Amino acid sequence: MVKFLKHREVINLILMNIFNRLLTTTSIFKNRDVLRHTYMPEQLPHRDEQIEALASILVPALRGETPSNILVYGKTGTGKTATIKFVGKQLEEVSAKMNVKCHVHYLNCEVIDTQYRVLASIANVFGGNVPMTGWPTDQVYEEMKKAIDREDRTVIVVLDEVDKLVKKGDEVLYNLSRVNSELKRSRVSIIGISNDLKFRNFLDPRVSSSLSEEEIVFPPYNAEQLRDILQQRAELAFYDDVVDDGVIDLCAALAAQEHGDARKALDLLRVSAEIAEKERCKKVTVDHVNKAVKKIEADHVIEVVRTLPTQSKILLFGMILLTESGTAKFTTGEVYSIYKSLCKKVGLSVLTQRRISDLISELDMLGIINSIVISKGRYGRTREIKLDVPINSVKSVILEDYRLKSLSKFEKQIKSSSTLNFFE
DNA sequence: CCTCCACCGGAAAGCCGGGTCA
DNA sequence: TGACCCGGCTTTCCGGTGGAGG
Repeated sequence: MVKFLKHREVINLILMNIFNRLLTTTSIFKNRDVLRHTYMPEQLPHRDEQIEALASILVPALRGETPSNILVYGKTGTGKTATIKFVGKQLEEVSAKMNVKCHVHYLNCEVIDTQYRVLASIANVFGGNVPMTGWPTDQVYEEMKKAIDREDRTVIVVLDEVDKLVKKGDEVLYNLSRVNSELKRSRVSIIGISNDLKFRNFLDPRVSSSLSEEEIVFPPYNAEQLRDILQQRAELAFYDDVVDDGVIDLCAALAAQEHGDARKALDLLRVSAEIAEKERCKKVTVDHVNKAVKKIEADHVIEVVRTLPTQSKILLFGMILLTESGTAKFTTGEVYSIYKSLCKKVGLSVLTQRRISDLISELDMLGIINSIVISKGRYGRTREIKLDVPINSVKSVILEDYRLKSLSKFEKQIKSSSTLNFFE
């Protein structure tokens, strides 16, 4: 026991030491969380119109009437979720003061993605007792109704990313939208949030019309609006005079170029500051923003590579080997022959050249490689391919694939002999 | 000016896993 | 349960082609 405690103490000392050091490095962040997209700001700049619209549709709830169902559209980072949570909170606060029972229940359909889970989640919030799995769905539905109807109240169910849910069938939406006729004391209305504008086409017409009695569209932010948002958050996130001139403008401009995504703008600012912090700078500069752009891009590419099908990964690996052996540009034929031998070594089926040609085009579309079709006259027409990624990190991501682990074995052999000999 | 390389890329059919319906 | 369908992936087949070299 004594020994154990001593051991703990030593560890504590070490930890203290590390944290002390981390704490004493001049931090530029006052509150880092403000820049995360989970943060709920006190004010939502440039969303007055939408707030107003939402509020006016939801007021009936305060009079004990059923508000219309709402469908909310908008691309990612246009403030849909934040706005709705904001209005929802206000609604609950006011209703509490007015002594009216009114609840907003928020669900993210990417996480809660089946009819069963949605119904169970609603039921349980209102005091029902539905197990995670096991019940027949209609029993869950009954339980949910019973739970809600226990009191005279208005329940607003927010279904974030409904499109994810609809892909697995619109039965839930159908059930939820007609639940009111079976409730005696309470009322339910639905707010669906979607970033897919076409998603209504996948709905049963009846569901579609009852779900979207009202529609609110969230347009993308422009550069100026993004700047206001960043400015507001930066004041909360950083100590005074930490952010150089032009940093916020640059972040806003860059994010505005791509669909006006506030989430991206905030990420950019946060990553810039993190880079500055790591470099132990006292200020965040435009230079840091540029580095952040590169870092975010690289991280994105790596994520894309990770989710590539195995065949594309091994193909890409072949290209990496070619590049490493000093050939910056290569043709479809060259890649194909390396790809073939790699497949044989790993024991994967070999696809046809026609198919590989398509996979190469896909990699091109994803921005992982650059390829153009050129003619070498007498020597035929082909694609000229060039890698466009950080090689080392991509390589390690590819090797994470359990079917490709054994590729690392060959690397050394390949390195010692010349690549071309190796693949004879 | 013609040839002919080494592929490109369209069309269509086959294969396969999953889902649906009687 | 089996017949059937669907959509994604892949193969087969094949016509098309820019330009170096003759």
